[in-house]
Amino acid sequence: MGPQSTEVETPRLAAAKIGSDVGLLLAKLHATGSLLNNKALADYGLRERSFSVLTLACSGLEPTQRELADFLSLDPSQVVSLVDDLEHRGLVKRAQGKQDRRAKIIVSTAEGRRIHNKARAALEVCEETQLAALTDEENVQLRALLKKALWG
Amino acid sequence: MGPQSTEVETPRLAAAKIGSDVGLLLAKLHATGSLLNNKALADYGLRERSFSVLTLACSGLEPTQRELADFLSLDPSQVVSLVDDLEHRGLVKRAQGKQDRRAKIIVSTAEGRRIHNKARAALEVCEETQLAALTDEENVQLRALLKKALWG
DNA sequence: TACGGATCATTGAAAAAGTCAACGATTGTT
DNA sequence: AACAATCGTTGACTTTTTCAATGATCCGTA
Repeated sequence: MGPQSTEVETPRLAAAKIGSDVGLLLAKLHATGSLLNNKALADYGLRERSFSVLTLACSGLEPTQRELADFLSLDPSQVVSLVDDLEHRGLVKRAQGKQDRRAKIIVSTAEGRRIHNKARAALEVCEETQLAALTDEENVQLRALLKKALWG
Repeated sequence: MGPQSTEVETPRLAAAKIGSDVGLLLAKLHATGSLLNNKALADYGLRERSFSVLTLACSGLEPTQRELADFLSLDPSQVVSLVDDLEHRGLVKRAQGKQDRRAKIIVSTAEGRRIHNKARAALEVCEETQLAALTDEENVQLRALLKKALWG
């Protein structure tokens, strides 16, 4: 197993000044979250990233691979293999870009949307667990702050 | 580096439901933040992680490597090489655990504290940049929410 | 006290992820 | 028409992560 198990962790070190370092807080919450999310998504053959791609493919926004790379902070070549995988499993397909024939638009299949719905439900439970220490209002606040930090 | 440059990114896809997915928001903010942080720390021969280790070493808490691994969500073997590096450069040193002779306590050297002070100042500027879209109050709120989510 | 199981730091190997340059196809500009 | 730029793709390369094994040490129990 990796970094840390699911045991309760005594945060003796959290008292240090670094316990307020945004970079560290993000890294830590992201790490523990990924662990849980990937575990929850494993039942559907997905991981955090392939789930994200599938979600965007299901969104109706018809994203290009380049847009996926930018939005998900990935290298274009990483998007290639994520889409390859999802396409081989019949969950998404590549379509010709409409204004730009170099670009490829990623759209979901019916099966892709079916899997996505199930996976999304599992993830929601997962997020609730991860943010259990927060009230509903704080939960909303956190999302709002993260979004604002990212996109103003 | 890799993923995306420092250009402003048009978040056409942020409109999708996934734009509220906590996992993705954390991943994205963490990714862009790491990029900036590592760039800022490069002047001191540090990266996000070695900086974290150095910070804890400077904290006076006398952390063991195991505690560092738990707190930083790293595999123990990763802590070994981080400490190796810092120790070779004379910024920290390993000391015998006090109650437990298996454990090794990581403490900073004078030079380590000197570098750490400079690096910390650089990082603060960096974080301000990253969270420029937030007001001071929101900045504080965000830290508080992240800490609460992690440690209740 | 001595045994057995657990934990610590460390090593090294294997798997996964990230980085980067190059390519053909296509686009937009000059 | 020519040129540089962009898109997806490939392949090579580096870094990071993951994991099992090891010797030393600790702890509980017989």
